[in-house]
Amino acid sequence: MPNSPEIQSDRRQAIRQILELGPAGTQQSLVDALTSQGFIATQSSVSRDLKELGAIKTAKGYELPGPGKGDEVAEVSGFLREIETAGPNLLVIKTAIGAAQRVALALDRSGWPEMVGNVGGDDTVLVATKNAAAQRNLLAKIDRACARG
Amino acid sequence: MPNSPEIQSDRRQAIRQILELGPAGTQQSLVDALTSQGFIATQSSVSRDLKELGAIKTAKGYELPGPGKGDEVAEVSGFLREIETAGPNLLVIKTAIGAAQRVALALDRSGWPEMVGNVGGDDTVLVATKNAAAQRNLLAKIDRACARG
DNA sequence: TTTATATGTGCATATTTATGCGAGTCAGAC
DNA sequence: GTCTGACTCGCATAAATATGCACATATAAA
Repeated sequence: MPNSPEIQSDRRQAIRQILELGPAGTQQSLVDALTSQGFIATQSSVSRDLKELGAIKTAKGYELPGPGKGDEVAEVSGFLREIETAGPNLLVIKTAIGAAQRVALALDRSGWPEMVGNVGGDDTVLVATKNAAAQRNLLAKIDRACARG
Repeated sequence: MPNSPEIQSDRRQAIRQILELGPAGTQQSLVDALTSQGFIATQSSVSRDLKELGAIKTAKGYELPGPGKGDEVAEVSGFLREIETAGPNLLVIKTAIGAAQRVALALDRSGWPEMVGNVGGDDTVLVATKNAAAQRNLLAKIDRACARG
């Protein structure tokens, strides 16, 4: 019963847009909003999507961490050179010479949960990820951060 | 069965300290942490305390909005002169001459939920609050912001 | 193609969180 | 003293959220 991966990505994008308009009080309200846009999803999926998107729950409801979270990474995006995977648990990030430490620190501060930990050398950062899915997501988040930086 | 108001305030301070060490996964874990410090409280109270403190729930658990939230207010704290209540729904803030607009804007951006809205004049800001409780809390938050600023 | 592996989903439910209500405490008015 | 009103709290439970599981589909390998 799974949708194509594309649908999932579109749905998450839609959630992002909805949350940009204002906080969502409950997950059910998001389900309704999605439905009215033609996306079929249950509360279960929304719960998973929100975790994936890194949404936070405030007194007003669910919000995306406004510019601020993940921006640490955006700030160092200029130092990034190349990113490769090495198995499902390792991401290898090549950076400008001498910038690896700084990039590693920024990643630490980002608070991204799919990252178990990382080590920065001189021009290389090794990032440990929980599994392949986490690895993909982390890669996507770094990409988005670069788009902002 | 109510504790002295002082206990409540101490307990919330304790929660703040606990959260500074790291996120709390669930409210129950906070209850346990409090208990080990000598504070007796139930999940109900913790739920209320967290709302009061403006805590947010991230993928990692409950956290206090790190410096960033409320800092807009801290930045303008130097312009504040005097704060008075006027009934349960109105807070009157006297500011330096000409600074009221800026203070009003900072309050808007703070995102504090107990504030319904506000209007800035020249040296006075009127802040509408939901009720007396919200009014008190808002006053306390402004005080804390000033302590930081 | 067939087979094996991985992934996304909903359902049902476990877990977690929020809240209506009544009881207990305090402060001030009388 | 009693009364009143404002407040906090715990209990019980409602409401909301997270997740184990089974299955359907996609993807990769043979």
